[in-house]
Amino acid sequence: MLEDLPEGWAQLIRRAGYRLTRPRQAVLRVLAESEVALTVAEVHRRARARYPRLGLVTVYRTLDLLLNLGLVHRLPGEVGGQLYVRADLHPHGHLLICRSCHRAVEIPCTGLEEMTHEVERQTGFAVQGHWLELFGLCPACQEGTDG
Amino acid sequence: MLEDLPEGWAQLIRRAGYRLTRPRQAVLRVLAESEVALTVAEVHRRARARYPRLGLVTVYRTLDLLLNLGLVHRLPGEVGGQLYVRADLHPHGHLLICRSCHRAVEIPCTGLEEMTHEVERQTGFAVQGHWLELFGLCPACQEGTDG
DNA sequence: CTCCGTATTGAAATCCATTTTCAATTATAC
DNA sequence: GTATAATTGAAAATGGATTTCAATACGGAG
Ligand SMILES: [Mn+2]
Ligand SMILES: [Mn+2]
Ligand SMILES: [Zn+2]
Ligand SMILES: [Zn+2]
Repeated sequence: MLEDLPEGWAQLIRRAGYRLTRPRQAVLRVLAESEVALTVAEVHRRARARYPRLGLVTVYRTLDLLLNLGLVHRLPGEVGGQLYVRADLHPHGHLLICRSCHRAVEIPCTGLEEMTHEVERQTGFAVQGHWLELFGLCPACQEGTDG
Repeated sequence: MLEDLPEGWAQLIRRAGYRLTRPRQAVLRVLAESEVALTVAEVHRRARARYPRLGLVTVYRTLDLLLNLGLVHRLPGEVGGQLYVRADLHPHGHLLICRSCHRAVEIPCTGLEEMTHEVERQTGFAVQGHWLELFGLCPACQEGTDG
């Protein structure tokens, strides 16, 4: 039952004084099994496959619990809902946005690890995630000659 | 009346085919005069001092217009509302934000140049700027988190 | 294993940011 | 001025997140 959770999750949660209930286990497994960031609604949908009575409220509460324990990251999303991912995977929210046509492209993340560690050393913060946007003009909009 | 707007805002908006109405001017000036990012509600509150009949809906619509024209940035915020700032104040912003107490610290920018050039080569975009936020827990808030 | 105290749960109500709708208003071209 | 289409604000609708509270289930004590 608990063996397919990531290393130490169960112990961490118990040691923090929380009970490992069935609803929580359902949410935990969904997060544990996903390599990509999920919306709360999607977590709910998937976790219901394991525990159909699961309420959306419990999903919120469990995600909050995991967030406080540092086991997941919450990515600040655009309007319409935050995203959650396992903290041991790298959280990504990187967009390249055209200022003219507003088209957005996802870009890979490189070279932020160093900056993160440097910042942690200098400030004492425990960095949990990041958000990066690049702005510019897409190829199509570069051809237009407007100001 | 229009002279205290940032360089070119009025022309840009007119050239894009939008009318420069009194409600819009009220919102524009509020954004123009603020050096810090504002919530929509705060923009509404301030703009009402100039144009009391102003509706919240128009604030949303005008901010969206400014966003599409690239005159303001929208900061993907935590739960509770997005923030808007003049784009020309922070061609790139760098903030480290505590998720618990919401304290924000400015951080230096290092190592994004390479990523920018790489992205330009791969996508054909002309990158003009960026916005980077790191999220985590400040030293003070880390202490109250274990038990 | 059973009993019990308490943490946890889910439905419903509530809150709050954002969007949609639509009739009335207003900016701008002519 | 007049015409015309963009713009406006009130109100309703939407949708994510939080609060409330009685019912439930976990996990330690016996
Ligand atoms: Mn990244
Ligand atoms: Mn920078
Ligand atoms: Zn474009
Ligand atoms: Zn803090």
